[in-house]
Amino acid sequence: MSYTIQEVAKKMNVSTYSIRYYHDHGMLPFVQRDENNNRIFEDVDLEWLSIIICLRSTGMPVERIQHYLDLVQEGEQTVPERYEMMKAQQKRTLGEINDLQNHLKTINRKVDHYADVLINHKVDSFVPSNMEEVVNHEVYTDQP
Amino acid sequence: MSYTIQEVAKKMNVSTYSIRYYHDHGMLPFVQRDENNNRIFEDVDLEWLSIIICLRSTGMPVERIQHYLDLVQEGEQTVPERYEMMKAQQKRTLGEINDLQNHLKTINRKVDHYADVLINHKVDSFVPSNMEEVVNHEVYTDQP
DNA sequence: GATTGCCTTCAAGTAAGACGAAGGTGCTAT
DNA sequence: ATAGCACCTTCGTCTTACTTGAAGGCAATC
Repeated sequence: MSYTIQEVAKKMNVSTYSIRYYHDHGMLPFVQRDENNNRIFEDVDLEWLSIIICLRSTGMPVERIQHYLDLVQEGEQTVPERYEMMKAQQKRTLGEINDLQNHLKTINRKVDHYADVLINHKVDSFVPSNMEEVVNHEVYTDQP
Repeated sequence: MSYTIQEVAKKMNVSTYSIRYYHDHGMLPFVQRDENNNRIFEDVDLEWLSIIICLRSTGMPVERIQHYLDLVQEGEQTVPERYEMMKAQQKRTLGEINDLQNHLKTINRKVDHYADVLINHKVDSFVPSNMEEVVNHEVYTDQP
């Protein structure tokens, strides 16, 4: 089964720009061209791309991904380094999920607060337990 | 209590460059200067900064954050728009956490696979259930 | 009084794309 | 058959959110 760049972009949910960028930077080493110089993608390329997307989405810089993919191609003696890379990435990602969950709590509180303001139509009445806005050079107490 | 830019950077775990960037772009409207033109930060500025960090970390573009902070300063009649912004951000963040958790599963599998290879010292023996590497133009079956 | 260390501004550099222009190919529709 | 359309290509510029470097001011300290 082979795909055009557009089909791959849709299937993998990335832009054609990104795919060309990865290819141009040597991260899709098996992509072929047809007689009109168009890129043609096979399933193996989709697998490589999905690894790239996974690592990029979890914050690995392109340069590191290139290095990782080089290691994969060098064979089994590079497994120790690959193992360390993936452990580091695992740690990074756990940390980022944790950070995001904390930030989400802050956002949830904002949403709840605004919903409260909207429901109670508190246009001029200040209720201490919900005052958390920083408005016009005045700071009100932040909710816990 | 007042702080130098360096102290704020350490306390909030961002670079001084970022803080100056946010200040220069109008996102820290209450920051004062001392007699030598150095920025001095009060607790209110730390609160603004923490909101900025929260929104940036969850993927809101600087331009949107500026708009949000403008709304905050415009007062209570902007609460409906702020509510919508925070709900959108909430949704975005939930989606990103979900994506990251999926990517994490892929990474976990890699880690487990490499650990397995290292423990079993499988230098030349291929075990079908664990073949997932793309090496030297050959594709082995991906693990589920 | 020179060094160290913090701060400043302003300009330029970076990463990872996003995008526009100019042009080639192939399909279809008149 | 030729015009339009929908793809694809390369190349080059633009964007975002910083990051870094250069050049220099003020304060303490050796």
